[in-house]
Amino acid sequence: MSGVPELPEVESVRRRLAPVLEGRRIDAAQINDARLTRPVDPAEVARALVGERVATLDRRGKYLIVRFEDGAALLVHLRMTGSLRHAPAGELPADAHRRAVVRLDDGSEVAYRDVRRFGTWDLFAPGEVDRYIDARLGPEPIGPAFTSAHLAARLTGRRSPIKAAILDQRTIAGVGNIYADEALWRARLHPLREAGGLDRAEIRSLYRAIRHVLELGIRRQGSTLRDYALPDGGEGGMQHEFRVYGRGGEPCERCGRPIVKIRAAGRGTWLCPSCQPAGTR
DNA sequence: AGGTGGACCCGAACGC
DNA sequence: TGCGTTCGGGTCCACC
Repeated sequence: MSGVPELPEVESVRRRLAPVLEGRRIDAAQINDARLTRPVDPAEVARALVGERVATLDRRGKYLIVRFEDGAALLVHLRMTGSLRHAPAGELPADAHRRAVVRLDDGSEVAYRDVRRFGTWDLFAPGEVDRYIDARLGPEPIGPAFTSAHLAARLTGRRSPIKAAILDQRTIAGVGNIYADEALWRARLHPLREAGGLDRAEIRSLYRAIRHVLELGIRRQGSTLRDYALPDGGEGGMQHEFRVYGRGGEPCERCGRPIVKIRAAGRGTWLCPSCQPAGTR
């Protein structure tokens, strides 16, 4: 297991970073990894960032959106092992996996670290970033606009396993492998149940469970298993709240039977076979 | 057309 | 001990 940034982790980073970024101008930028910006030349992105003033730091799904005052935007995705640090100039510890550094007009620095180099920094001209995001992401699962009926509408008729359906970012934005397993355990649903075969009560239960685990994850400031860290280097606490993820062989908190690991949607998947029966209930 | 599986990456864990 | 192999997970893309 590695501890990958999903919605709660990205939101926790956003909340910490927004106050230090908003209103600041970028005075210098250095990008050391061509993978980060490809196919665009990283030097070109770095040049374009200099002089931009940050209006807001937003989040959609697992994306961070740095919106600039002129309407341009930098879309950051941490993927597997990306993380951001913020500190006064010169105070960031040396890091062999640092891929980019940005200096702000108050002298502080934001550094991007990424061991596996899956992360991306994409620069968008004014008006372009939202179209890009909306083509890839379904609705935000937290907040008042998303209801159980919305989830039901997105699951009806789908033949894929329910786990694959909620990992699909076009179904709902921001759920990854960890929170998917936790939500399915809470909702007492087997990950391989057919998405379109859930009844109204089961969908409502899943809806509540997804919101619960994501909101708890935000309150705990994400889960640190290995790579995820807050911008000050601190760790999240959500890993202590896991009921099934990574707990193969341990007793289920609800029924005492051992948690098992299977493969679903191509991912390691943990569940309680007693609480989450494979058939319809 | 919607669903599935491989590719991309690299450190850790595993196996002999 | 040491070295080679496997694993994992978000997203894109080729394939069915």
